[in-house]
Amino acid sequence: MSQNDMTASYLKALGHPVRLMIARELIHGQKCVGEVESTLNIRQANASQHLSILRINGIVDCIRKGNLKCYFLKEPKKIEQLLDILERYQ
Amino acid sequence: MSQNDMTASYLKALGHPVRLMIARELIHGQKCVGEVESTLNIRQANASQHLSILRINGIVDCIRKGNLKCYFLKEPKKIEQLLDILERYQ
DNA sequence: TATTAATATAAAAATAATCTTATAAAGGAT
DNA sequence: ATCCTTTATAAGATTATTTTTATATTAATA
Repeated sequence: MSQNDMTASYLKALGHPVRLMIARELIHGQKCVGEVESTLNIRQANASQHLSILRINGIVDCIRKGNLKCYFLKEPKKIEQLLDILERYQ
Repeated sequence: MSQNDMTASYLKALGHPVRLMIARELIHGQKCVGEVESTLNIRQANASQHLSILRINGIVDCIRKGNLKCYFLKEPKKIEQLLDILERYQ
């Protein structure tokens, strides 16, 4: 996979309103699937699927905490910088 | 449309290998549709459609030059900064 | 071990994006 | 005006993504 294809895939993963919002939420700290589900008001399966896409693209990772699975941004600074350029650029 | 939705839409527009490559090409200067078509080796209609998506999302704009239509990045620095973070982040 | 809670996965249905082909529009040149 | 070149648009076919529903998995706990 070329660098162009990988970057496009990363952008596409973030380029969905629900997944972008998940990334935003995770800037503030890790969340388990159920928290993502209730914060964004989406179904459990859907939350899990979106998180999976984010994980496959290296945007988040997760750790199990007993019964729960906590997702967190792998590179929170990178996400913050991207959002900064995307939304505060003039 | 919320800021989150607009940002997601912008990311989605860039999150396609052909459109990302077009954006890359335009960093070096404007190109008409035919040049995009031959540089990326895609069909004319396809080039036009991808350019249209980039334009709708505020990534490129164009000017007519006689017979041709030249497309250029609206905010080349912004695109460069994004690519820099996406590809040179450590 | 049976039960419960949390998450993941599978499969189908619904929706959206992409590509192709054909045609239209717009402008220059003859 | 007619023709040629370039670009845009429309419509259909194809493919991909998203959502839903149902079920499986995993781990804790009674």
